[in-house]
Amino acid sequence: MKTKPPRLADVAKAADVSTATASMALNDTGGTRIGAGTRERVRAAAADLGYRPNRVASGLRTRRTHTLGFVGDDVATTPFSGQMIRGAHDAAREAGFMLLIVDTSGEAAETGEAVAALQERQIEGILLATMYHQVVKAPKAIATTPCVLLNARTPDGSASSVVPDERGGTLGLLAELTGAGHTRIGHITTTEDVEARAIRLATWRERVEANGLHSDDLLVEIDQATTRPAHAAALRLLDRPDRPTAVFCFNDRVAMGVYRAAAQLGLRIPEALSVVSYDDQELIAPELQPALISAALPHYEMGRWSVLELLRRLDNPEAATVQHLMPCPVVKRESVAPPR
Amino acid sequence: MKTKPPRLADVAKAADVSTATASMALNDTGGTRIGAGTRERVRAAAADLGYRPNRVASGLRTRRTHTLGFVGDDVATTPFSGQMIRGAHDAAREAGFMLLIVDTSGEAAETGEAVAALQERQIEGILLATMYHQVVKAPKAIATTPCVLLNARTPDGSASSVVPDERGGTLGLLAELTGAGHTRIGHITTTEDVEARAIRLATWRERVEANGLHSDDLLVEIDQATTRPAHAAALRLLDRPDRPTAVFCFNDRVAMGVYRAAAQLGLRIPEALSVVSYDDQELIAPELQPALISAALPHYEMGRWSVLELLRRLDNPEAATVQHLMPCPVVKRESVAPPR
DNA sequence: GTGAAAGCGCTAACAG
DNA sequence: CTGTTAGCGCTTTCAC
Repeated sequence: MKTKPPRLADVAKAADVSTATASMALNDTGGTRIGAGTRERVRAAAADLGYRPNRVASGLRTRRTHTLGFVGDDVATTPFSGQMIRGAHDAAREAGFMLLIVDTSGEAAETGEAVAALQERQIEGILLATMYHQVVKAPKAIATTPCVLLNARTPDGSASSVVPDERGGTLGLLAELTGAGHTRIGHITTTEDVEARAIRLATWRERVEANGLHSDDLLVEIDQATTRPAHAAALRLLDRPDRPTAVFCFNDRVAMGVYRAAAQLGLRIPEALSVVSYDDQELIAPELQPALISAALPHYEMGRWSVLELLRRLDNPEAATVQHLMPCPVVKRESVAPPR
Repeated sequence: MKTKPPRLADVAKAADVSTATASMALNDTGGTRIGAGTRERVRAAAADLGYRPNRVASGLRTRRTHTLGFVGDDVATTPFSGQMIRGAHDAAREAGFMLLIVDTSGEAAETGEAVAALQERQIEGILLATMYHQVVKAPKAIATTPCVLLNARTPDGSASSVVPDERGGTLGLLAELTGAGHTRIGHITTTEDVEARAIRLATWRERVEANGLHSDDLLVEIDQATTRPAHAAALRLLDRPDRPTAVFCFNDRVAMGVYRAAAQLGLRIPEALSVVSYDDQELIAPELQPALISAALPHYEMGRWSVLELLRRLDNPEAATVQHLMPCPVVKRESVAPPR
């Protein structure tokens, strides 16, 4: 049979002090009231017994559980989201916190239930993460528990949030192309209604039209941002004499389709066609030949930031909310060359 | 200022009963002692006040936190592991449990610390997950807390565990090839020392030699199971007159390299070369052309199973440990045809 | 400098 | 059928 773990009372008895003294000695609380010798005796006794505090008990007393809730919509499913969790996890751990993770379908009712279940467990704050960058309405939970939105923001700034700087990333990618001398830059995007699409598209359009070009001639839309439809779209965009000299792809899977189409049309990348893309997926961008220039989604950093912001709000609940844009670094590889 | 949430005492007062009665009415404990009318009154009062029990307090009293610990080595980083977490999460939720997740580097000391930190929080059991299928020595934690190993097993069966059935998956893949009439089946594998390699290689070798072939002639090893080295290896394996008519790849990234080499050598897949692979990665296997037949790693199911087993052990700590092999289903696609 | 005692919110004996 | 009471293990006044 397993023997019960030691309690604070056992440590106190071993060190021949009261539980109050033992508690203060171990937690460095109570100012100078604990003598150095006493403190050492208690410490030694604790180490000796292999004492580990029961955080449920101390949590009940102090109302601090050192635990944060992470609720994500399908978040554990996507390769990206692992990075958000990991960023949040690492920052939490550095501050002595742990993460209670709940995955939902994203429906409001289910999210509400998840938040309530976390609150029952007395988590100190909540991270609300979404799989794709989006705008959501303010969660009801903010009334009762500090919240930070991850990969989402509210329309009104009523909660702190962090999202990728899609505009900045797009400008960085386009700078790679214009820096090499391209002006006729095509874009293949999706018709899905997501923030990422809207911002990347608008930023590209603005740039292309600044060059005096008609953006509609250079744009192809597909209903799913995956390889197969992208391949067909790329054939349409590239199989004509006035084709663009460079293509900005909505994401890396689209870029895969473009590579395939280019091979089929006898267009060498980057000599005959430059390609840039978004997402920097580990299994795609560095593996394509030539390796693909792509703007990375800073999921890890966003995860970290969200926890730091949440902890800041725990310390200072009245602090103003902040909406953060996390830079999307452009990873430079070999898919761009000057136009011919 | 936010107002304090209602406690059980508030519900009891509103329903004009004692806290004991309120507790029993809400938890359906105490057998028939609570009258139906009383129960309804209490329920109504609780709903009315928006009462949510404080699980920290009840956990202190009952020693049941309805929380499991999930410790993984770098687990949140890989695309697979998300599925393990999700499987575990879903099974846990169905049983009213939540997951406290800790990510470690995999070092024993760090894992030990993580386990201790979880124990301080009074988790009821621990899932120990590894990123790659491997053999590990029995964790010390099993002495004090129920444990189940996920994607790993102990040499001595001292803990319950679940790992993918690599042998079964490999046999399924090879059956696709032999069923189509192939006998000269090559294999490209890694030299990395992992369980997956050893089992897939041994199973393939056994089959090939059962056909009276010399397996060394059909084997190429690379030091990293990624696309680029695989491409070079495939050129070596395929650019000769007595080349195999089919290739079994260690994983999908290797298969990507084989596809590229085949294209370069003018070998159409599947007409001139059949290809099967392992892992069934979402971004690769279905996206290649032709779509790749691959054996899936059942991470989601393994995650589920591990929680079910852990819960079983909580109910019955003396139950015998079980070592489970989870089938790896072969996903049939278009990369195999009869040899010419 | 230290100990005694109260109490965090809840559940489970024990009475009635 | 229901109420009273005693803790779960810890922290924190308050008194010495």
